[in-house]
Amino acid sequence: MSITARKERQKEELKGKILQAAKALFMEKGFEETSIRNIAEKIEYSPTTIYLYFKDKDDIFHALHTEGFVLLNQYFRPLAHVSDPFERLKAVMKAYINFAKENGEFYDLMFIINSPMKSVEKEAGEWEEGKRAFEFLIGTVGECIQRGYFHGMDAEVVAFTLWSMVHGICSLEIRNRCSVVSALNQEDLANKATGVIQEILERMHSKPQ
Amino acid sequence: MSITARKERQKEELKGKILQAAKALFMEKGFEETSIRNIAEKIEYSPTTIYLYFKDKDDIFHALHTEGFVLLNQYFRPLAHVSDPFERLKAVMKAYINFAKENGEFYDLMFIINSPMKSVEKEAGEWEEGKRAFEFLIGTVGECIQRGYFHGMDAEVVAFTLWSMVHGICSLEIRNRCSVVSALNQEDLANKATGVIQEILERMHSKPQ
DNA sequence: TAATTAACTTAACACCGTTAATTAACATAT
DNA sequence: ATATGTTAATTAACGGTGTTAAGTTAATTA
Repeated sequence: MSITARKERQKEELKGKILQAAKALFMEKGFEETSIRNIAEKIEYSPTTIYLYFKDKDDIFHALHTEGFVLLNQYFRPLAHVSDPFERLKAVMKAYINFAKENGEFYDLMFIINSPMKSVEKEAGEWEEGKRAFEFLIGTVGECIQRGYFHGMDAEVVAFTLWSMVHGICSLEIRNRCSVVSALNQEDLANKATGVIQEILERMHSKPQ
Repeated sequence: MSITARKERQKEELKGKILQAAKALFMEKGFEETSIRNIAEKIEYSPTTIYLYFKDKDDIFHALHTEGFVLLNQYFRPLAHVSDPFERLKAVMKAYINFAKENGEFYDLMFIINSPMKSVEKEAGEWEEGKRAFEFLIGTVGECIQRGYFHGMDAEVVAFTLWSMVHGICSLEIRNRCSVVSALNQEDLANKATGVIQEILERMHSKPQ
Protein backbone atom coordinates (compact mmCIF):
# COMPACT_ATOMS: atom_id res chain seq x y z
CA MET A 1 0.00 0.00 0.00
CA SER A 2 2.27 2.69 1.32
CA ILE A 3 4.96 1.42 -0.97
CA THR A 4 3.00 2.25 -4.13
CA ALA A 5 2.16 5.57 -2.54
CA ARG A 6 5.82 6.31 -2.05
CA LYS A 7 6.53 5.44 -5.66
CA GLU A 8 3.74 7.65 -6.79
CA ARG A 9 5.16 10.44 -4.67
CA GLN A 10 8.63 9.93 -6.09
CA LYS A 11 7.34 10.01 -9.64
CA GLU A 12 5.56 13.23 -8.95
CA GLU A 13 8.71 14.56 -7.32
CA LEU A 14 10.83 13.90 -10.38
CA LYS A 15 8.21 15.37 -12.64
CA GLY A 16 8.39 18.47 -10.48
CA LYS A 17 12.16 18.53 -10.67
CA ILE A 18 12.04 18.35 -14.47
CA LEU A 19 9.63 21.25 -14.57
CA GLN A 20 11.69 23.22 -12.13
CA ALA A 21 14.87 22.71 -14.14
CA ALA A 22 13.08 23.51 -17.38
CA LYS A 23 11.74 26.69 -15.86
CA ALA A 24 15.14 27.83 -14.58
CA LEU A 25 16.84 27.25 -17.93
CA PHE A 26 13.93 28.72 -19.82
CA MET A 27 13.88 31.88 -17.73
CA GLU A 28 17.54 32.55 -18.24
CA LYS A 29 17.91 31.50 -21.86
CA GLY A 30 14.46 31.44 -23.42
CA PHE A 31 12.53 28.72 -25.18
CA GLU A 32 14.63 28.07 -28.29
CA GLU A 33 17.85 27.81 -26.31
CA THR A 34 16.51 25.36 -23.76
CA SER A 35 16.92 21.80 -24.94
CA ILE A 36 15.74 18.57 -23.43
CA ARG A 37 19.35 17.52 -23.17
CA ASN A 38 20.06 20.67 -21.12
CA ILE A 39 17.20 19.93 -18.77
CA ALA A 40 18.32 16.31 -18.40
CA GLU A 41 21.85 17.37 -17.59
CA LYS A 42 20.63 19.83 -14.98
CA ILE A 43 18.69 17.16 -13.07
CA GLU A 44 21.39 14.55 -13.71
CA TYR A 45 19.21 12.12 -15.60
CA SER A 46 19.47 10.82 -19.11
CA PRO A 47 17.53 12.80 -21.73
CA THR A 48 15.20 9.92 -22.49
CA THR A 49 14.03 9.76 -18.89
CA ILE A 50 12.19 13.02 -19.51
CA TYR A 51 10.02 11.26 -22.06
CA LEU A 52 8.73 8.99 -19.31
CA TYR A 53 7.21 12.07 -17.68
CA PHE A 54 6.32 14.31 -20.61
CA LYS A 55 5.08 13.42 -24.05
CA ASP A 56 7.42 15.84 -25.81
CA LYS A 57 9.04 19.24 -25.53
CA ASP A 58 5.76 21.02 -26.19
CA ASP A 59 4.24 19.17 -23.29
CA ILE A 60 6.85 20.50 -20.88
CA PHE A 61 6.40 24.04 -22.07
CA HIS A 62 2.66 23.66 -21.96
CA ALA A 63 3.04 22.98 -18.24
CA LEU A 64 5.13 26.13 -17.84
CA HIS A 65 2.59 27.96 -19.95
CA THR A 66 -0.19 27.29 -17.46
CA GLU A 67 2.21 28.08 -14.62
CA GLY A 68 2.61 31.48 -16.24
CA PHE A 69 -1.13 32.06 -16.14
CA VAL A 70 -1.24 31.20 -12.47
CA LEU A 71 1.36 33.90 -11.95
CA LEU A 72 -0.58 36.39 -14.06
CA ASN A 73 -3.69 35.73 -12.00
CA GLN A 74 -1.65 36.52 -8.92
CA TYR A 75 -0.98 39.93 -10.39
CA PHE A 76 -4.72 40.36 -10.95
CA ARG A 77 -6.08 38.99 -7.68
CA PRO A 78 -5.56 42.08 -5.49
CA LEU A 79 -7.40 44.19 -8.07
CA ALA A 80 -10.64 42.32 -7.48
CA HIS A 81 -11.11 44.60 -4.49
CA VAL A 82 -11.05 47.80 -6.51
CA SER A 83 -14.73 48.61 -6.47
CA ASP A 84 -14.94 51.15 -9.29
CA PRO A 85 -14.86 49.04 -12.43
CA PHE A 86 -13.21 51.66 -14.60
CA GLU A 87 -10.43 52.15 -12.06
CA ARG A 88 -10.15 48.39 -11.87
CA LEU A 89 -9.91 48.16 -15.64
CA LYS A 90 -7.07 50.63 -15.78
CA ALA A 91 -5.35 48.81 -12.94
CA VAL A 92 -5.71 45.48 -14.75
CA MET A 93 -4.04 46.87 -17.82
CA LYS A 94 -1.21 48.29 -15.76
CA ALA A 95 -0.80 45.00 -13.92
CA TYR A 96 -0.71 43.14 -17.24
CA ILE A 97 2.06 45.38 -18.51
CA ASN A 98 3.98 45.00 -15.28
CA PHE A 99 3.64 41.26 -15.53
CA ALA A 100 5.08 41.39 -19.04
CA LYS A 101 7.98 43.58 -17.94
CA GLU A 102 8.86 41.49 -14.94
CA ASN A 103 8.39 38.08 -16.61
CA GLY A 104 9.49 38.58 -20.18
CA GLU A 105 10.20 34.95 -20.99
CA PHE A 106 6.93 33.80 -19.47
CA TYR A 107 5.09 36.43 -21.45
CA ASP A 108 6.77 35.19 -24.59
CA LEU A 109 5.68 31.65 -23.87
CA MET A 110 2.14 32.59 -22.94
CA PHE A 111 1.30 34.99 -25.74
CA ILE A 112 3.83 34.77 -28.55
CA ILE A 113 5.53 31.41 -28.92
CA ASN A 114 3.65 28.85 -30.98
CA SER A 115 4.71 25.70 -29.17
CA PRO A 116 2.37 25.61 -26.16
CA MET A 117 -0.77 26.26 -28.21
CA LYS A 118 -0.60 22.86 -29.86
CA SER A 119 -1.30 21.30 -26.47
CA VAL A 120 -3.81 23.92 -25.43
CA GLU A 121 -5.89 23.39 -28.52
CA LYS A 122 -6.02 19.67 -27.96
CA GLU A 123 -7.14 20.04 -24.37
CA ALA A 124 -9.98 22.19 -25.68
CA GLY A 125 -12.17 21.83 -22.63
CA GLU A 126 -9.73 22.57 -19.87
CA TRP A 127 -7.60 25.73 -19.79
CA GLU A 128 -8.71 27.02 -16.47
CA GLU A 129 -6.08 29.54 -15.50
CA GLY A 130 -6.00 31.19 -18.89
CA LYS A 131 -9.72 31.60 -19.04
CA ARG A 132 -9.88 32.88 -15.49
CA ALA A 133 -7.57 35.74 -16.43
CA PHE A 134 -9.56 36.67 -19.50
CA GLU A 135 -12.88 36.37 -17.76
CA PHE A 136 -11.73 38.72 -15.05
CA LEU A 137 -11.11 41.25 -17.80
CA ILE A 138 -14.45 40.58 -19.48
CA GLY A 139 -16.25 40.94 -16.16
CA THR A 140 -14.58 44.25 -15.46
CA VAL A 141 -15.37 45.56 -18.93
CA GLY A 142 -18.97 44.38 -18.49
CA GLU A 143 -19.33 46.44 -15.32
CA CYS A 144 -17.82 49.41 -17.12
CA ILE A 145 -20.40 49.08 -19.85
CA GLN A 146 -23.16 49.04 -17.24
CA ARG A 147 -21.84 52.37 -16.05
CA GLY A 148 -21.92 53.92 -19.49
CA TYR A 149 -18.45 53.20 -20.78
CA PHE A 150 -17.99 51.63 -24.23
CA HIS A 151 -21.60 52.35 -24.94
CA GLY A 152 -23.32 49.86 -27.19
CA MET A 153 -20.34 47.57 -27.43
CA ASP A 154 -19.97 43.90 -26.57
CA ALA A 155 -17.99 43.19 -23.40
CA GLU A 156 -16.11 40.26 -24.84
CA VAL A 157 -15.12 42.15 -27.96
CA VAL A 158 -14.02 45.21 -26.00
CA ALA A 159 -12.05 43.03 -23.60
CA PHE A 160 -10.30 41.38 -26.51
CA THR A 161 -9.56 44.75 -28.08
CA LEU A 162 -8.05 46.16 -24.90
CA TRP A 163 -6.00 43.04 -24.48
CA SER A 164 -4.80 43.45 -28.08
CA MET A 165 -3.70 46.99 -27.34
CA VAL A 166 -1.52 46.18 -24.38
CA HIS A 167 -0.33 43.00 -25.98
CA GLY A 168 0.77 45.03 -29.00
CA ILE A 169 2.99 47.19 -26.83
CA CYS A 170 4.38 44.32 -24.78
CA SER A 171 5.11 42.06 -27.73
CA LEU A 172 6.73 44.77 -29.83
CA GLU A 173 9.00 45.51 -26.91
CA ILE A 174 9.82 41.89 -26.18
CA ARG A 175 10.54 41.15 -29.81
CA ASN A 176 12.66 44.26 -30.17
CA ARG A 177 10.63 46.22 -32.70
CA CYS A 178 10.68 49.49 -30.79
CA SER A 179 14.33 50.44 -30.88
CA VAL A 180 14.62 50.24 -34.65
CA VAL A 181 11.69 52.53 -35.26
CA SER A 182 12.37 55.40 -32.94
CA ALA A 183 15.25 57.32 -31.46
CA LEU A 184 13.47 57.04 -28.13
CA ASN A 185 14.60 54.53 -25.58
CA GLN A 186 12.60 51.34 -26.04
CA GLU A 187 11.12 51.32 -22.55
CA ASP A 188 10.33 55.03 -22.77
CA LEU A 189 8.37 54.52 -25.94
CA ALA A 190 6.39 51.65 -24.44
CA ASN A 191 5.63 53.73 -21.34
CA LYS A 192 4.43 56.66 -23.37
CA ALA A 193 2.27 54.40 -25.52
CA THR A 194 0.75 53.05 -22.34
CA GLY A 195 0.03 56.65 -21.40
CA VAL A 196 -1.74 57.23 -24.70
CA ILE A 197 -3.90 54.18 -24.18
CA GLN A 198 -4.84 55.38 -20.70
CA GLU A 199 -5.67 58.75 -22.26
CA ILE A 200 -7.82 57.03 -24.88
CA LEU A 201 -9.61 55.00 -22.23
CA GLU A 202 -10.51 58.16 -20.36
CA ARG A 203 -12.46 59.29 -23.37
CA MET A 204 -14.45 56.08 -23.58
CA HIS A 205 -17.38 56.88 -21.35
CA SER A 206 -20.31 58.09 -23.32
CA LYS A 207 -22.56 58.84 -20.35
CA PRO A 208 -20.19 59.77 -17.53
CA GLN A 209 -21.10 58.17 -14.19
CA MET B 1 36.00 43.37 -68.89
CA SER B 2 32.64 42.05 -69.94
CA ILE B 3 33.67 38.68 -68.65
CA THR B 4 33.93 39.85 -65.06
CA ALA B 5 30.63 41.63 -65.55
CA ARG B 6 29.01 38.39 -66.63
CA LYS B 7 30.41 36.63 -63.57
CA GLU B 8 29.17 39.38 -61.34
CA ARG B 9 25.79 39.06 -62.98
CA GLN B 10 25.76 35.30 -62.53
CA LYS B 11 26.66 35.62 -58.87
CA GLU B 12 23.86 38.06 -58.40
CA GLU B 13 21.58 35.69 -60.27
CA LEU B 14 22.31 32.78 -57.97
CA LYS B 15 21.90 34.99 -54.93
CA GLY B 16 18.51 35.87 -56.32
CA LYS B 17 17.64 32.24 -56.89
CA ILE B 18 18.54 31.40 -53.30
CA LEU B 19 16.33 34.18 -52.05
CA GLN B 20 13.52 33.12 -54.35
CA ALA B 21 13.71 29.50 -53.19
CA ALA B 22 13.93 30.58 -49.56
CA LYS B 23 10.87 32.78 -50.03
CA ALA B 24 8.81 30.04 -51.67
CA LEU B 25 9.60 27.51 -48.95
CA PHE B 26 9.18 30.08 -46.24
CA MET B 27 5.78 31.18 -47.50
CA GLU B 28 4.41 27.67 -47.59
CA LYS B 29 6.01 26.27 -44.45
CA GLY B 30 7.11 29.18 -42.28
CA PHE B 31 10.45 30.12 -40.82
CA GLU B 32 11.18 27.24 -38.47
CA GLU B 33 10.33 24.61 -41.04
CA THR B 34 12.52 26.07 -43.76
CA SER B 35 16.06 24.73 -43.52
CA ILE B 36 19.15 25.70 -45.44
CA ARG B 37 19.30 22.14 -46.71
CA ASN B 38 15.75 22.52 -48.06
CA ILE B 39 16.68 25.68 -49.89
CA ALA B 40 19.82 24.08 -51.29
CA GLU B 41 17.88 21.10 -52.55
CA LYS B 42 15.34 23.34 -54.23
CA ILE B 43 17.97 25.19 -56.25
CA GLU B 44 19.98 22.01 -56.79
CA TYR B 45 23.14 23.19 -55.09
CA SER B 46 24.96 21.86 -52.07
CA PRO B 47 23.97 23.43 -48.74
CA THR B 48 27.38 24.96 -48.21
CA THR B 49 27.13 26.95 -51.42
CA ILE B 50 24.53 29.11 -49.72
CA TYR B 51 27.14 30.25 -47.26
CA LEU B 52 29.11 31.77 -50.14
CA TYR B 53 26.20 34.13 -50.68
CA PHE B 54 24.78 34.66 -47.21
CA LYS B 55 26.53 34.87 -43.87
CA ASP B 56 24.02 32.62 -42.14
CA LYS B 57 20.35 31.73 -41.96
CA ASP B 58 19.49 35.01 -40.26
CA ASP B 59 21.10 36.84 -43.14
CA ILE B 60 18.80 35.16 -45.65
CA PHE B 61 15.73 35.92 -43.64
CA HIS B 62 16.90 39.44 -43.09
CA ALA B 63 16.78 39.87 -46.87
CA LEU B 64 13.23 38.50 -46.95
CA HIS B 65 12.42 40.74 -44.01
CA THR B 66 13.19 43.89 -45.99
CA GLU B 67 11.39 42.40 -48.98
CA GLY B 68 8.35 42.22 -46.76
CA PHE B 69 8.59 45.92 -45.99
CA VAL B 70 8.76 46.72 -49.68
CA LEU B 71 5.51 44.82 -50.05
CA LEU B 72 3.94 46.62 -47.09
CA ASN B 73 4.86 49.96 -48.61
CA GLN B 74 3.09 48.88 -51.78
CA TYR B 75 -0.04 48.47 -49.70
CA PHE B 76 0.48 51.99 -48.36
CA ARG B 77 1.48 53.84 -51.53
CA PRO B 78 -2.02 54.38 -53.01
CA LEU B 79 -3.12 55.89 -49.71
CA ALA B 80 -0.75 58.82 -50.08
CA HIS B 81 -3.38 60.34 -52.32
CA VAL B 82 -6.07 60.38 -49.66
CA SER B 83 -6.06 64.05 -48.81
CA ASP B 84 -7.93 64.04 -45.52
CA PRO B 85 -5.34 62.86 -42.99
CA PHE B 86 -7.82 61.23 -40.65
CA GLU B 87 -9.36 59.24 -43.50
CA ARG B 88 -5.84 58.36 -44.60
CA LEU B 89 -4.98 57.22 -41.09
CA LYS B 90 -7.95 54.90 -40.94
CA ALA B 91 -7.10 53.59 -44.40
CA VAL B 92 -3.49 52.94 -43.36
CA MET B 93 -4.62 50.86 -40.43
CA LYS B 94 -6.99 48.90 -42.62
CA ALA B 95 -4.27 48.36 -45.20
CA TYR B 96 -1.91 47.17 -42.49
CA ILE B 97 -4.42 44.63 -41.28
CA ASN B 98 -5.08 43.47 -44.83
CA PHE B 99 -1.38 43.09 -45.38
CA ALA B 100 -1.17 40.91 -42.28
CA LYS B 101 -4.11 38.79 -43.37
CA GLU B 102 -2.85 38.27 -46.90
CA ASN B 103 0.81 37.73 -46.01
CA GLY B 104 0.77 35.93 -42.72
CA GLU B 105 4.23 34.43 -42.91
CA PHE B 106 5.77 37.71 -43.98
CA TYR B 107 4.03 39.47 -41.14
CA ASP B 108 5.42 36.92 -38.75
CA LEU B 109 8.92 37.50 -40.04
CA MET B 110 8.64 41.28 -40.02
CA PHE B 111 7.05 41.83 -36.64
CA ILE B 112 7.22 38.72 -34.51
CA ILE B 113 10.13 36.42 -35.26
CA ASN B 114 13.39 37.27 -33.52
CA SER B 115 15.81 36.13 -36.17
CA PRO B 116 15.85 39.06 -38.61
CA MET B 117 16.32 41.69 -35.92
CA LYS B 118 19.83 40.53 -35.14
CA SER B 119 20.87 41.72 -38.58
CA VAL B 120 18.71 44.85 -38.51
CA GLU B 121 20.26 46.02 -35.27
CA LYS B 122 23.76 45.62 -36.65
CA GLU B 123 22.98 47.60 -39.77
CA ALA B 124 21.74 50.35 -37.45
CA GLY B 125 22.00 53.13 -40.00
CA GLU B 126 20.25 51.64 -42.96
CA TRP B 127 16.80 50.17 -42.81
CA GLU B 128 15.15 52.23 -45.44
CA GLU B 129 11.96 50.36 -46.26
CA GLY B 130 11.04 49.75 -42.66
CA LYS B 131 11.47 53.36 -41.69
CA ARG B 132 9.60 54.56 -44.77
CA ALA B 133 6.55 52.63 -43.65
CA PHE B 134 6.66 53.96 -40.12
CA GLU B 135 7.36 57.52 -41.19
CA PHE B 136 4.35 57.44 -43.46
CA LEU B 137 2.31 56.64 -40.39
CA ILE B 138 4.00 59.36 -38.30
CA GLY B 139 3.42 61.90 -41.04
CA THR B 140 -0.25 61.04 -41.26
CA VAL B 141 -0.68 61.22 -37.51
CA GLY B 142 1.17 64.55 -37.53
CA GLU B 143 -1.31 65.99 -39.99
CA CYS B 144 -4.15 64.65 -37.88
CA ILE B 145 -2.75 66.43 -34.84
CA GLN B 146 -2.60 69.67 -36.82
CA ARG B 147 -6.29 69.26 -37.46
CA GLY B 148 -7.09 68.82 -33.81
CA TYR B 149 -6.96 65.07 -33.40
CA PHE B 150 -4.92 63.54 -30.57
CA HIS B 151 -4.67 66.96 -29.02
CA GLY B 152 -1.48 67.66 -27.11
CA MET B 153 0.09 64.32 -27.98
CA ASP B 154 3.34 63.54 -29.72
CA ALA B 155 3.00 62.25 -33.29
CA GLU B 156 5.67 59.60 -32.96
CA VAL B 157 4.23 58.27 -29.73
CA VAL B 158 0.69 58.20 -31.10
CA ALA B 159 1.91 56.50 -34.27
CA PHE B 160 3.63 53.85 -32.22
CA THR B 161 0.54 53.38 -30.08
CA LEU B 162 -1.73 52.93 -33.08
CA TRP B 163 0.73 50.50 -34.59
CA SER B 164 0.74 48.58 -31.29
CA MET B 165 -3.03 48.34 -31.39
CA VAL B 166 -3.30 46.79 -34.82
CA HIS B 167 -0.20 44.71 -34.25
CA GLY B 168 -1.81 43.34 -31.13
CA ILE B 169 -4.79 42.08 -33.10
CA CYS B 170 -2.72 40.72 -35.97
CA SER B 171 -0.19 38.95 -33.82
CA LEU B 172 -2.73 37.40 -31.49
CA GLU B 173 -4.50 36.02 -34.54
CA ILE B 174 -1.34 34.76 -36.23
CA ARG B 175 -0.10 33.11 -33.08
CA ASN B 176 -3.50 31.56 -32.40
CA ARG B 177 -4.43 33.24 -29.15
CA CYS B 178 -7.94 34.19 -30.22
CA SER B 179 -9.63 30.85 -30.57
CA VAL B 180 -8.76 29.70 -27.07
CA VAL B 181 -10.22 32.73 -25.41
CA SER B 182 -13.55 33.12 -27.14
CA ALA B 183 -16.28 31.03 -28.63
CA LEU B 184 -16.30 33.46 -31.53
CA ASN B 185 -14.62 32.55 -34.77
CA GLN B 186 -11.05 33.81 -34.71
CA GLU B 187 -11.36 36.03 -37.75
CA ASP B 188 -14.68 37.38 -36.54
CA LEU B 189 -13.18 38.42 -33.25
CA ALA B 190 -10.29 40.16 -34.98
CA ASN B 191 -12.68 41.97 -37.30
CA LYS B 192 -14.83 43.14 -34.45
CA ALA B 193 -11.79 44.33 -32.52
CA THR B 194 -10.77 46.30 -35.59
CA GLY B 195 -14.22 47.83 -35.52
CA VAL B 196 -13.78 48.86 -31.90
CA ILE B 197 -10.48 50.52 -32.70
CA GLN B 198 -12.08 52.42 -35.57
CA GLU B 199 -14.82 53.45 -33.15
CA ILE B 200 -12.22 54.61 -30.64
CA LEU B 201 -10.36 56.56 -33.29
CA GLU B 202 -13.53 58.41 -34.20
CA ARG B 203 -13.62 59.79 -30.70
CA MET B 204 -10.08 61.09 -30.86
CA HIS B 205 -10.61 64.55 -32.23
CA SER B 206 -10.79 67.14 -29.53
CA LYS B 207 -11.51 70.10 -31.77
CA PRO B 208 -13.30 68.68 -34.79
CA GLN B 209 -12.10 70.14 -38.10
C1' DT C 1 52.15 26.02 -70.17
C1' DA C 2 52.27 26.82 -65.06
C1' DA C 3 50.37 29.21 -61.21
C1' DT C 4 46.56 31.35 -59.19
C1' DT C 5 41.98 32.24 -58.14
C1' DA C 6 37.03 31.37 -57.94
C1' DA C 7 32.99 28.35 -57.47
C1' DC C 8 31.47 24.60 -55.61
C1' DT C 9 31.27 20.05 -53.10
C1' DT C 10 32.33 16.42 -49.62
C1' DA C 11 33.09 15.38 -45.03
C1' DA C 12 32.61 16.49 -40.64
C1' DC C 13 31.36 18.82 -36.01
C1' DA C 14 28.29 19.61 -32.51
C1' DC C 15 24.03 20.02 -31.63
C1' DC C 16 18.70 18.95 -31.74
C1' DG C 17 14.00 16.08 -30.67
C1' DT C 18 12.69 11.58 -30.45
C1' DT C 19 12.25 6.19 -30.58
C1' DA C 20 13.71 1.33 -29.91
C1' DA C 21 16.15 -1.92 -27.52
C1' DT C 22 18.32 -3.03 -23.27
C1' DT C 23 19.74 -3.24 -18.54
C1' DA C 24 19.03 -3.12 -13.54
C1' DA C 25 16.20 -2.96 -9.62
C1' DC C 26 12.33 -4.09 -7.36
C1' DA C 27 7.56 -6.52 -6.12
C1' DT C 28 4.80 -10.36 -6.49
C1' DA C 29 3.47 -15.23 -6.78
C1' DT C 30 4.66 -19.89 -6.38
C1' DA D 1 13.58 -18.87 -1.53
C1' DT D 2 13.35 -18.93 -6.22
C1' DA D 3 11.22 -17.66 -10.46
C1' DT D 4 8.36 -14.32 -12.84
C1' DG D 5 6.75 -10.01 -14.05
C1' DT D 6 6.93 -5.01 -13.77
C1' DT D 7 8.84 -0.61 -13.53
C1' DA D 8 12.45 2.99 -14.01
C1' DA D 9 16.15 4.28 -16.15
C1' DT D 10 19.72 3.71 -19.48
C1' DT D 11 22.52 3.28 -24.00
C1' DA D 12 22.43 3.43 -28.85
C1' DA D 13 20.60 5.08 -32.71
C1' DC D 14 17.78 7.73 -36.45
C1' DG D 15 17.14 11.55 -39.05
C1' DG D 16 17.31 16.09 -38.77
C1' DT D 17 19.54 21.09 -37.88
C1' DG D 18 23.15 25.22 -38.69
C1' DT D 19 27.72 25.70 -39.74
C1' DT D 20 33.02 25.14 -40.72
C1' DA D 21 37.23 23.11 -42.78
C1' DA D 22 39.32 20.82 -46.26
C1' DG D 23 39.33 19.26 -50.87
C1' DT D 24 38.09 19.33 -55.82
C1' DT D 25 37.41 21.14 -60.26
C1' DA D 26 37.32 24.54 -63.66
C1' DA D 27 38.41 29.01 -65.45
C1' DT D 28 41.65 33.02 -65.63
C1' DT D 29 45.90 35.17 -65.40
C1' DA D 30 51.03 35.41 -65.76
